[in-house]
Amino acid sequence: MPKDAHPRECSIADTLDIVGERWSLLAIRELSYGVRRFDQIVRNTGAARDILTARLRKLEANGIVRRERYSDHPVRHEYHLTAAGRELCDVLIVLMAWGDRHLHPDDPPVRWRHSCGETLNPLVVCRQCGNEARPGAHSPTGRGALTG
Amino acid sequence: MPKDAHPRECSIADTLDIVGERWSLLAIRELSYGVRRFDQIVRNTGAARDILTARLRKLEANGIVRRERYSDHPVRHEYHLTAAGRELCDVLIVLMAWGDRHLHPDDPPVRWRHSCGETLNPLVVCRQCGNEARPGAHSPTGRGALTG
DNA sequence: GGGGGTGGGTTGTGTTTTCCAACTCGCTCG
DNA sequence: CGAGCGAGTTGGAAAACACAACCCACCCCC
Repeated sequence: MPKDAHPRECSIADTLDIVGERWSLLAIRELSYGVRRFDQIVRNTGAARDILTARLRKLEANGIVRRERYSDHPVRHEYHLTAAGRELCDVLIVLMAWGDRHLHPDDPPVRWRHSCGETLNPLVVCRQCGNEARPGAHSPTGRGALTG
Repeated sequence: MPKDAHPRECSIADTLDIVGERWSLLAIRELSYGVRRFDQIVRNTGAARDILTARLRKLEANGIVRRERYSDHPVRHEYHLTAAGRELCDVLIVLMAWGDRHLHPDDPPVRWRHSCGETLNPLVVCRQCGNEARPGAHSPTGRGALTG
């Protein structure tokens, strides 16, 4: 870190430390699609094998991924999302919505079907009032709020 | 890319190509907080100056950030989010919510005040039915849906 | 029992990013 | 004048990443 930096305490930064490296979120995407095998994740994401190994280990260490042995001799595992991992699907949903809107306005490459039967079109709302959550003007408070 | 890969077409991957590098989302966080100056973003994120320069240029090239000259001689700019950039706040919101819940369950470092007056506690819902959006079991469809 | 395939890695060797300190340039303020 | 700031640029080292190749233990098939 540069000497003059006083990075904010911030859950965004802390979360990105865990899932912000390249391939991590795409691996989580594959797991959310029900893909369970290492080689399949490699193929579907395009990640290098060694990097994917490292990322899955890191996600496991952070309670996002669970490895389940389905064979000893040879040792073989299936990969699953934990409950915390499934909650990261919210991140995938909004990333996809942004990309669909701004990069593929006419032809989203993938659609997700919501349990209600419709194609999923997500909205981030405030749990209290139910209105759109996105802040117009900001007033963050707490330890990480100072503008240094 | 490895030879055997057939990465999915995917708006998540495409969005991450633009904002998925380290520091990009934290720079966007600072802009969303109203921080406008290069040095301040450096201090508040902890990013290296050259990297931040590169990221801001890339975000600008992708229509997420706008540079506004507020002085010639010497050339000085303020950084702003575009409309597309402000939409990325949804991503920040859900990343922060995940981190608050799983990494700082007792003491979120920052709270955002929603326009309704309450501390923001976000929820990702389906625009059609209003219920939680997160998929239980998945059935993606479209060009990128194949499991290779 | 030999040959081919698969699943899940590990190793070796480059290539790219990223990091950080230090430097620049042109103001502005005291 | 000298200090300081804003916004970078540069150079060299460290870390991350990429890719092909290898490995091992099975499994199936002939």
